[in-house]
Amino acid sequence: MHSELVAPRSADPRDSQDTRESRPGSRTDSRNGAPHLDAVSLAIIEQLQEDGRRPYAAIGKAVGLSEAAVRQRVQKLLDQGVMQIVAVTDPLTVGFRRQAMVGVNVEGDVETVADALSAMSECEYVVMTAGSFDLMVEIVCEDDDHLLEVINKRIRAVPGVRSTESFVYLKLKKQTYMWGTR
Amino acid sequence: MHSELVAPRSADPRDSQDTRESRPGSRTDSRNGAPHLDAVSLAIIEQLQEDGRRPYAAIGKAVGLSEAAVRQRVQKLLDQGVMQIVAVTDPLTVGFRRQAMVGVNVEGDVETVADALSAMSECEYVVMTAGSFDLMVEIVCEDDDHLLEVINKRIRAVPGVRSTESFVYLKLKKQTYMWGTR
DNA sequence: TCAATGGCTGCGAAATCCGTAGAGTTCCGT
DNA sequence: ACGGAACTCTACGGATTTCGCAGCCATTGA
Repeated sequence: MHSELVAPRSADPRDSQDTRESRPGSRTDSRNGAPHLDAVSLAIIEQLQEDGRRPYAAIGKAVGLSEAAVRQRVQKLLDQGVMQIVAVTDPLTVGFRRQAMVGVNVEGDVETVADALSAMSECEYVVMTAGSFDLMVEIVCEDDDHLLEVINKRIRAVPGVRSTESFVYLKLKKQTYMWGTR
Repeated sequence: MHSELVAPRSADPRDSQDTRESRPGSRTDSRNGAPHLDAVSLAIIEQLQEDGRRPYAAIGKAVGLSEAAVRQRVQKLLDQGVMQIVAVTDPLTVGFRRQAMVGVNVEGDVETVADALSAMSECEYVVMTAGSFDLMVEIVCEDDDHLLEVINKRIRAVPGVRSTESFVYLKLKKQTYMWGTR
């Protein structure tokens, strides 16, 4: 259960004449409930990716819509879970000085293990993968002791975890939140 | 050059009587320029992690500060780059249906390669690591063809890239933006 | 054809944002 | 110890934004 046949949206800023067609997110047409987004909603998201607090009127001016229309669309996008507007921080600044990516190999049901790891607050990011790891997990810790405890005590203790391999972060070079825009 | 002797801030939610001490982020005391955050700023960030558009007055009421004070602190946090307030989306919804983590081994200067990969728009996340990979790179693509091109043509073509190993995402289980809070 | 639905616009009222002035602290150097 | 500089907080009025709602128009489907 993946893959879908949604028409790929044009991410080209030039074609704005097709702007006034096709409802924004009417049909939830992909099986995971993800609605298809039109160019205007994409443009709104793009605005909010630059500044999550940008006023609706300013966004409306940028995308060619009234303030109220932008407000309604944003509310719908939030309600649908298509996007969320949040503060993101640099972990180092906030007191978490050790991060690592951990590759996990599983015996038995991978999703069960994934759920168990997702329940741990130190696991920031959990994804099931194809390749030499079944799971990749990003963990965020306060110091080396904390990191050691999480990896060697908590993660390895989860039933079904066969082995792990750790990649301690030395330096974060890039991190964007520009999905859907370039 | 790493490690530092900054007094570790108390992450304990209980001690709120120390709330009115020590300037928020005066001294940029860690060598990477990251300011030390006090409990109030942490609380503000926590509020904005729940809702990036929450009004300053509401935040002030929650953390025990006036509206203007919250506004000034938020502005400073943004200016300092400690946090940013942005819209984050589900890549699948926005038309990117293939994601992968790629482990990279490098010959020569790792940072040079990291910079080159960071310049690629498909690379969402680039981090230098210790372990059997020198770099971990998360890439976001529209479809399989796009993914193949990025991995086999673009990434491998970067001078200094010795080898890569790919982990195609099957299912994203968890993704939080709650750094610094739980 | 007609009713229902969904999206957009245009208001007025309420709430929020913004700039700034003034006061209280801490931290220097003299 | 005495100023002064640098910070941060509060208070407050005006500009801006948000919010709710009524009306209009296009599309859809019976």
